[in-house]
Amino acid sequence: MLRFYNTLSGQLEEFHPQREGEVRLYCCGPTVWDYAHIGNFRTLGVFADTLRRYLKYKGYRVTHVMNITDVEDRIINLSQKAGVSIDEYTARYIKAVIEDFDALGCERPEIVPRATEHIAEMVSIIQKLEATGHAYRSEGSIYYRISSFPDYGKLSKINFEGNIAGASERIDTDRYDKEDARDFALWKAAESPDEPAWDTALGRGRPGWHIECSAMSMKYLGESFDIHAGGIDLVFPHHENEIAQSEGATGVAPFAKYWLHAEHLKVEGETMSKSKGNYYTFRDLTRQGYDPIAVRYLLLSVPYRKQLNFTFETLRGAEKTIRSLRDFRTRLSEARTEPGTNPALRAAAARALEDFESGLDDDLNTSVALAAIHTLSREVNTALDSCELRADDQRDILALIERFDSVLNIFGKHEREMLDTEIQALIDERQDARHRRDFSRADQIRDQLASRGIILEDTRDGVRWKRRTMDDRRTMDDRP
RNA sequence: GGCGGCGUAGCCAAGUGGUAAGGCAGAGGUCUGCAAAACCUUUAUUCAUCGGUUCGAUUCCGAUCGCCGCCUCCA
Repeated sequence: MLRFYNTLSGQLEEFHPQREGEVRLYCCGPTVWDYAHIGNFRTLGVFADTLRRYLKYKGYRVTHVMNITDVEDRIINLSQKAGVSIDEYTARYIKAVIEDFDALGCERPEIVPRATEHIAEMVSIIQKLEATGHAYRSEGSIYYRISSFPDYGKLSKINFEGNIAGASERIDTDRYDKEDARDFALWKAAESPDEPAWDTALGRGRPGWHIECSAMSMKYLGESFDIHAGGIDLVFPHHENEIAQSEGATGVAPFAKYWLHAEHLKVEGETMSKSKGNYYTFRDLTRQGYDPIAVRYLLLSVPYRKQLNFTFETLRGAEKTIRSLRDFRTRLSEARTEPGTNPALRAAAARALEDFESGLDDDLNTSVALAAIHTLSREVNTALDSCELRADDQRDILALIERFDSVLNIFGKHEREMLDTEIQALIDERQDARHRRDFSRADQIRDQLASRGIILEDTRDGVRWKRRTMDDRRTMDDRP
């Protein structure tokens, strides 16, 4: 039974979608003002992807919407500074974030709407809010009247009395006039003719930050859908405001039934920030030669509701780990087996499946799921070593790995690359040399291939080759 | 000031009221002509500290110390 921790109730709950067999999922996506950092990729990348993949694994039909925030104050400032339109400014970051998702092995959501293409939907919601008394105008801008929505605070459990006292110096810094400091902007009137703005029934201006998610989620998923996910920092005020806007406009509750929030990433034990010099984009890592799937593995290694401490030592460890898992699958697939079944391995596979599923069923505990795979790998390796693997086990366990990987996507496609004939000829020549006990020639060829990125392994069943990874390269470079 | 999370071996960490998953590193071994490869074994009498509840706590409660986050636009 699949269970999620629901921020709305503060409890672990059994998951039951509103419509049988179908899940409607909304995840708050990136704000495209710069290249996304690895923390972004933890929440809106790997966490959201694991969620959608596991729902599909469980047999649900999933409609996953991830918005792209391509208009907000920072984007406007930066694009004006750069002297380009916001579309021109955001284009490269939108392209980059999609490429990065692909490289990280994330499936693309079914729908990836952009805020700037949904202004009309936002206007329509704001008009409904005005009509129902949830919104008011002030100096051309429109604000949400929080006092009109008694449920305000139900998601974040925020206590305004206790808050105002200590945090008062941070309130009222907004340059707009509001009835109440807590009220937030739905629509910001354009102040100058050259700033990006839309001419709408509300006047000339641009949307507030929160309204876009209400507009895009309800447009594609309906007024009440199953899961709304995002980073933990979005709980307040963003998601709280989405609820107020959406439920205020439609009168339908709940806006979303389950609210899932992913914890943040730390780097070397500290908050990631540009000033600390520990701020990394995904591209920073791949440019240094790290395997994108190692980044994925690292982000999967800790359950989403726990803070994850990113370190380079762990990233290097993740590279070794995925390489050994991939080697394991290759070895398994290439093993020569006798027909039949080994009951011990059959049991091991069944146990792995059970552990994998019960781990993920428990609020997506990816640590437990990964451990199940490592344990299976060890058991199978031992059997391979003593020639106790049988053909049925081989077939079933390879299929099981495919099944696991439909959720985790760390093994990748299983395709044996063909070597070009010249390299194959060298490998053959080296084998001949070894049989002749001409080891100096054999080692010469081995070095020659190594310099071309091909690593050889002599095993009982013959020679195996693989491509050298960046990790090997670093290790070899470190060597005196 | 209000609210929330965390502190488990060198590192990343899972987890449970009954006596500690997994990965990396380290150590030992197997295989190999050799091997940097590959694989196996092994590594916490102990879960920040101090009290309490309990037959029994790392797991529940309280206090203390430390770290992280949210409190109006940051994943």
